[in-house]
Amino acid sequence: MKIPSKYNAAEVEEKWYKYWSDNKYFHSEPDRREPYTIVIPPPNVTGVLHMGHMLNNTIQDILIRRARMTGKNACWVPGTDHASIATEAKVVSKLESEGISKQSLTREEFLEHAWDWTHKHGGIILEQLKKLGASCDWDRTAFTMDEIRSKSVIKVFVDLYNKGYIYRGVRMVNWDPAAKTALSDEEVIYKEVNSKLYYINYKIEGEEGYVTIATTRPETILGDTALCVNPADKRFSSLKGKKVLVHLINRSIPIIEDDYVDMEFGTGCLKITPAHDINDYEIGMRHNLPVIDIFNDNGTLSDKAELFIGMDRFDVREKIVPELKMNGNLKKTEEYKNKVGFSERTDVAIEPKLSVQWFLKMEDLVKPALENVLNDNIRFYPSKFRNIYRHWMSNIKDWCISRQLWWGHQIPVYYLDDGTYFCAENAGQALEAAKKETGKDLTPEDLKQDEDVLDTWFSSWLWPISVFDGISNPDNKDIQYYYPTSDLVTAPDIIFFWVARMIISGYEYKNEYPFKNVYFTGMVRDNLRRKMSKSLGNSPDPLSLINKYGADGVRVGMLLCSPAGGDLLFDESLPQQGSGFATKIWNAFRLVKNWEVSDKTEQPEYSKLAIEWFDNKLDQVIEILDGQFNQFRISEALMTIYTTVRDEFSGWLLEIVKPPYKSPVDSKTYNDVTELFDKLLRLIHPFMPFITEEIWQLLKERHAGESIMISPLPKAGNYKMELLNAFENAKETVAGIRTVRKNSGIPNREMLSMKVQTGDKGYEPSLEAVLKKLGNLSRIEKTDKEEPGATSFRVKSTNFYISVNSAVNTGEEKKKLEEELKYSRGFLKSVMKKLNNEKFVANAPQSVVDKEKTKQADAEAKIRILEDRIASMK
RNA sequence: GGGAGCUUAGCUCAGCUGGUUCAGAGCACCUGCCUUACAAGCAGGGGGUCACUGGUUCGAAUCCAGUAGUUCCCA
Repeated sequence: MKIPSKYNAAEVEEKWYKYWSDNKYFHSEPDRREPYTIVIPPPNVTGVLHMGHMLNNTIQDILIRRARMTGKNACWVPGTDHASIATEAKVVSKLESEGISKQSLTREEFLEHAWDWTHKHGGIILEQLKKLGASCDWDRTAFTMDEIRSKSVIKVFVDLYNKGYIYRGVRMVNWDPAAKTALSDEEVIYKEVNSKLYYINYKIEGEEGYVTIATTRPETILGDTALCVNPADKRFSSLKGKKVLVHLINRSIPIIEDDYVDMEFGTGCLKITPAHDINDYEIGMRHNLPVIDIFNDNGTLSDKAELFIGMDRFDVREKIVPELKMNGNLKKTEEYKNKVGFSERTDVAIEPKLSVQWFLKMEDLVKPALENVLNDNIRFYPSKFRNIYRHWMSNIKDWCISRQLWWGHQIPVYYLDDGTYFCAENAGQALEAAKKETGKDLTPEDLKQDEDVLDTWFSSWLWPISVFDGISNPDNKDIQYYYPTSDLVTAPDIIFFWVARMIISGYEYKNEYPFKNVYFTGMVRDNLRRKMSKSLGNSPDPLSLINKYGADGVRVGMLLCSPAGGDLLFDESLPQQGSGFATKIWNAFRLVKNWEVSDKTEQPEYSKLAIEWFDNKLDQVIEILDGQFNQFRISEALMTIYTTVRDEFSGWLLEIVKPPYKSPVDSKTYNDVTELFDKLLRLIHPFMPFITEEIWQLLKERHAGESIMISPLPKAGNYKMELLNAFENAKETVAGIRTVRKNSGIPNREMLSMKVQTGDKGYEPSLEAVLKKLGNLSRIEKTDKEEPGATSFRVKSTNFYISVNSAVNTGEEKKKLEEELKYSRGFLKSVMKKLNNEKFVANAPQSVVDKEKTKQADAEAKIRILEDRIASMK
């Protein structure tokens, strides 16, 4: 068999992904095994794969592949969400580019366009995930607006309505004038902006004189219905009961008093615009002020404003300020920094607006969701997110779930002309209810369904249940088997949008948590710590990264520097390192596979020793990996794999068993090494699925339908710690020999002889064969005296001497020895300080005291040999 | 304004129940080496007052308090 010298990632990846799919290895059906379930955080149909998805899905794939190999029935459910606002915005702008306005279409026509768009673009991101190697059960792909999911959403709405959790109310909401819809609090992003504080005089009615107020929003003046001062503010006590005139329109409004006003801020006098500020609204309610809504839905002024009708709110600000100035009513302006809310989706300034919306009452629903996170029934990794979660859940507000859009689940509420309404799963049921209630013989035409749709999160919060059809068919075998799911992997920025709400719905509809563990990934940023964004152009294209470095390389790269919850500073050197690692594994494989194997050769002692050692080492590594996975320390686990392959396997095992030049390897060694390689590949597989499959298939004869991805993950066995420690001493000895060679300019191929002056630790006679092989030593001799003419190094308390042909530089040697001695004496001193401290001996646990005593003995032994050595050199 | 977190090597971060001279890893850097799997490699090396101040303790990077800086969340 010819092994290509270069690993061809693209070819290999395509081949094996197809093989896995064709063999249905990703597919899961309920059976007797323990289930292991992950539901994907559904990416949005408008999206294409970005770096965050790559990280997130790499981690999910690692978890699911590992679970599958440990014998669990692993099921990873993929899917997408319909992203109401984002998709509608995309479709609207696409139509606009074709000269079609949304207003010119009926709802049905518009939805047809939206579905076309979804069918065309919706699957792209899932196809991209395949390139990454994602082992999702594609047969279970779900979409938040497909039939099952839609039915679930509507059913849940009706259920919650009937339970009294859903209500309709006039509230001040976050209005997005670009998307012309209300947003939930979570969809508003507050940014600090440089604005101005305008000091404006209001004329007091019926007398000379002015009151000065400060505002950042002069354009709302036309909606003012009062001025307000703090009742404790003596500066304004004379104004009590008086009225002032609103500029330009001369409407008379009262001066009222309320504790809310901060006497320190501005002038201590506040203008009140109840329709356009949440605090003003509340003050208005307290004082029975009229509410004048001066804005249209798109952010222009309405006829209620009386002036500037139809002009945009920001243009009005530009316009009204000079007018005030002209009238002498603008006292001054100040630069001012304040926080303004912006729409997450359209990035326009949010307008607080009073409107009729649907709300979900949260107070009772959150109780089990909060409790079960605080008591660790659901665990967050890293755990700091528990605090954030608790804080949010304890201060939760009702959830505004209606959106003034067409793309989404239309609210299942049906109105009669007189405004009475009926909530039902469909028009037919609503009609029945209406007939019964009114006693009239109504027809379908008498009922009109609510125009609005539901918040997208109102469908994704059911995801872990609805992907298994657990809302409409709560007894089906899938939901019974797969729910609750095992782990959720997601970004921390949607902890409230999504994670918290899934937990809420989980307890409401399954009376059980939706997932046991939540792993929060870091945020992918560039190496300057900036968020990856389209506008900055600092986000690499994931697919071209995969083309360049291979999916395995990119997966490793994503993980290399991504601690849970910490930011990942992405740089192309990371996937590059990943692909370098793949090359390393490939070369190790080439080395082994290209050996000529002989049945006639005996297994050398060094090979036997090295194989036994690595076998033990691997058991230790497996134990470490298990611990790291249990704590979701996935990038640490990768690092464990990385160093095991590079240092232990390639650097030590293969270097030891490598047969001499032009000689064959004995078959025993070959078979053992192949077995160990096989084991190692299976440990690597979850991280690097493609290259491990390729090598695994080539390593030995495999049967059709076999695959590393369904082979068992090696389990940790007992390992001999003494052997591992002895081997570490041997490694140190080899390093010592290499250093001597380097310092004396002796090439590796030149054989040396070494003498050992055995101390009580540091020399491993049983591993002599290994020392000889790696040190290229002709012989190892024991001695019990100093070797003044030789250069030396020490491992623990053993002196090793190597005779170098050239004269030993005694000065150098002595200097080195004295440094070692100084260090050892310092060490001993610190140990003795503890041991001489009566309180330490009395208070510290016996094991700690014993350890210190061992350290003392070791240090004393080492000091002794160093002193002897130095003395011998005089 | 309220809350949470963070501060350890040039960079990114580990360091778990206080206990090895504990000060670590990866990357970066420096010095050798094209050693017949791998120069995308190998063999070595340098580098930190664990933010600061105080406290608890036989013992503190680790626990406590305060200070400074910083990030995130919420309003």
